[in-house]
Amino acid sequence: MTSAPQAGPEGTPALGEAAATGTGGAPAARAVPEATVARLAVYLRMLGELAEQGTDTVSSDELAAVCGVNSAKLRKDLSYVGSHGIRGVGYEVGPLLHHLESTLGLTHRQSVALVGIGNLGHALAGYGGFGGRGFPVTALFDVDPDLVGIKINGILVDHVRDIPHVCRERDVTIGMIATPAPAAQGACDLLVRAGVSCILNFAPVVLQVPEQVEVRKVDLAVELQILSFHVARRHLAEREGLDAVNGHAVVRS
Amino acid sequence: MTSAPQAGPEGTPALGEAAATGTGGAPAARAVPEATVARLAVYLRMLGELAEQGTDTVSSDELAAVCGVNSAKLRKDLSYVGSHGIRGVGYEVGPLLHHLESTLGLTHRQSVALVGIGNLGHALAGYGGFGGRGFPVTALFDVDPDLVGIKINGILVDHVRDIPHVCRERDVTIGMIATPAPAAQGACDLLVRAGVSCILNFAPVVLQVPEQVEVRKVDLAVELQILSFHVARRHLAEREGLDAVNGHAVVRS
DNA sequence: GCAACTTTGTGCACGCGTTCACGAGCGGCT
DNA sequence: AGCCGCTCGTGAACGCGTGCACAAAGTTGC
Repeated sequence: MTSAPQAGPEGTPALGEAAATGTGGAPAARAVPEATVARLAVYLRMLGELAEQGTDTVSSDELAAVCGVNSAKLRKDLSYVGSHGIRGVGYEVGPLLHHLESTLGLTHRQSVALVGIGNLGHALAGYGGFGGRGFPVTALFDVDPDLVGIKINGILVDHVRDIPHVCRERDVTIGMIATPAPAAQGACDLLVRAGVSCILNFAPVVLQVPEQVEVRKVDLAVELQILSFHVARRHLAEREGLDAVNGHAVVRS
Repeated sequence: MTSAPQAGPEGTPALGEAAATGTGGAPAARAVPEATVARLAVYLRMLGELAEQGTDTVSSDELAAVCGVNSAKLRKDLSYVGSHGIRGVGYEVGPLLHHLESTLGLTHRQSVALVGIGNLGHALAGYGGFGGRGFPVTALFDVDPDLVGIKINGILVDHVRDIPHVCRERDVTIGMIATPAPAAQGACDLLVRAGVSCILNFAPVVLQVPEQVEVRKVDLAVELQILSFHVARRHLAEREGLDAVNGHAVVRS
């Protein structure tokens, strides 16, 4: 456990609950699998759409179909967070939506700080999808003197060196790093020093962080390379298929 | 299998290789786990950095440490693609790098089309990290008349209706969707009709696609919500921990 | 009030991915 | 040349996540 597992896409080992609460008053969720958490967010979004459409109740089959998952998986996911569906009917959209929001910690607005106002950072700063979903970007940072001092969407860009001060002041809980790769670790260190315990990293580096800090990595180049692999594999398969038809064994050209 | 599995983060079932080549001339990779492919891309990047630094050989332990993974996992990952390390020494950086590039299909440049030139789309279009890594964005699309006709980074923005024509003309193999949610399925359908078989979807919807088409989903809001969950869990744990210290059992306030 | 249908919640088995541990092979040293 | 130490490659066990299938429970219709 010396190097950070750096949970990007796939799973962290588990969510080992440390606190040893004996009886426990509330039916607090015990240990929710990481994969489940990711899906809960999807369920939540779809429930929101259903609520807007005025739908009152929804069955696990219906919701699962919309979310593109197995219905049994959905029910199990919801059972992890102690959901109370109504047998013979389904789930009440409103209460379930509220429950998931609570579980995901969306009842309190989470201030987000963004470090690195380059191409991607600028887009993230202006992206409406965050503020609208309870994640207002309240702090922007960069090192470029041309950027420090300007405002984006009404938010002033501060210098990176002020991260600890500003983040504490604005009660930032989540940091996003969209700097070039070489600057990412430095930005990360400053965020950690500011007390930020969750970081979304867009830079193509593996961040070194203390154990308590949670890092998720989004790497667009990697995503493309995965797709590229599939393209290559497909081409290969096609060619092999053709050869198999022609000759019945792969022959070196 | 009626609804699309929509492999975003975590895994697709497998990569069932259809072709039944008896003996097989080349040591073609059999069935590479999806998770492994994602890591191969990371290894590749780190190998590139090592090559720039002039490093000649690297052991699995060293490379694994840099990539933030277990060394055994790294060796197994490389064995999936039939890598030839040197026992007692390690891996030769140059050859391995070339081999991985070949495996991931990066030897041929893959044209990328981007649909939706909003906030995020604009950033993706201007993001240098793609072209520099063998994924030149060669086509841009939107429906907004104010955007159609302008150039971004030298690429003309075409109307979405021209997707099939333009994509075939420019031999696009990968499509990226950065439209608002309601427009995503339509954009996807057009890309599929254009013969694009791999799609990177940034819109928060589950795309319906034919079986042969590979979709990966990147959902920034979901990423933040996952982090938010961890924040909430941590706060909860802290409070429980405090209560446990104070009282030794959770008491309703 | 009872029976039949619907839908949730979950125990269980299967399969994939990860991890450990060890044998196999290669280079360097004497 | 032979031995020693190092590192790759991989067989096997473990653990997690997924999917099936069924019992429990609630609702509707008669």
